[in-house]
Amino acid sequence: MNEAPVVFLMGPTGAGKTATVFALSTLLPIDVISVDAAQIYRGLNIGTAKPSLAERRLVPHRLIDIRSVAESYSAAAFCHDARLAIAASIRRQRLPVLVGGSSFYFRALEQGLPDSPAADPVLRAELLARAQREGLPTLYRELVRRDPERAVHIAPTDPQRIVRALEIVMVLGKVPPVSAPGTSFPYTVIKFAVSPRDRSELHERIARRFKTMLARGLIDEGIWLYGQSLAPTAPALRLVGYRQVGEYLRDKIQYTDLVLQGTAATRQLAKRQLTWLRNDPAVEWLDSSGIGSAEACATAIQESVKRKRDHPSAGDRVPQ
RNA sequence: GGAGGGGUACCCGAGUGGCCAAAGGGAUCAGACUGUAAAUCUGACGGCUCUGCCUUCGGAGGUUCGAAUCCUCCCCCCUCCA
Repeated sequence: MNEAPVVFLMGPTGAGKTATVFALSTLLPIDVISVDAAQIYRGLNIGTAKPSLAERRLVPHRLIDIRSVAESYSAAAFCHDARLAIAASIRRQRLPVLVGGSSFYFRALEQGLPDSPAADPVLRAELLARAQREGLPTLYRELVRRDPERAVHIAPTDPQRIVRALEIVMVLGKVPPVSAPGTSFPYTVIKFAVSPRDRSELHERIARRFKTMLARGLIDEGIWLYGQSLAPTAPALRLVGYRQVGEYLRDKIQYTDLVLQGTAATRQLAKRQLTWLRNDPAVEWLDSSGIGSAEACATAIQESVKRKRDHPSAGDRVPQ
């Protein structure tokens, strides 16, 4: 069984993960594996804060630009892709560093996902249409009838989860097993969360960053994106920033509101990401505020990795 | 100077005598999260020694058993007329 170390570098959006990873790349031979549900999209560069091509030549990056904006991705697809990338990286004698803010992907990778059927776009569209026609409560009642155990954990107001749960029952033709065994993750995971100590500093960075994105041409990217005549359900259309640009392009909101709402949406995303991270007792927190913090964070990571390598005692293993 | 409209909790905004600590939305905070996750959803949101009490609806007085709501004066904002 392979016990090679794998680094998870997590943190809210705008916290300074990218800077840390590039600082780390000067200390260790790393491969970056992106854990980011937005950076998978080709053509969305500015708004996703994707590392530039030059940066990616400097340090190898995986799982970036692997989908067109018309496609959707999934936690399961990510797990598959990430496992391949990790294995390849280890074969090359490099340290895989999984960097990103998609906490659900991180967890799916580490803890495994139940063996449920893949998304069925046609069925989903039908269910969504039914929700429109008959109302969400009707769908929820159906879920309660067909998979009561699952329904307990889903809010009657949560269309996305109700649809998915019904989708599973319908595709399977029966209730799925309560908890399918997730595949184990055969590596020593070393987890870090990068974030400024103060929330207000994170908020300031986010505000600055969104303005910078606009200055760099976020709206042009939006024009391109909305010119692709995508299905209205395409996940790329719902990404933070792009969604607000869409409202702006359709004259729903003015420029000042675009700035306000885009920034607010980013803050809210960061907040949700922090909720995930706080829930994980295994993460080592690194303060990314101030000048030189990226280097300091990188050094801390390097030392932590060295410690785990030298003393891979059972107590150091992440209990899962 | 004259006529009218308006000042409500962090912001927008409803409320025109009791059912009002005050609808709704936004922001914020906290949380959930089993193949859309940068998604989707939930809760809190004046204060407290919290099944009750205290302070709030521009300010000060007044009417009333009772006022964000009625009256008086004052301050500020907007529109129109001069």
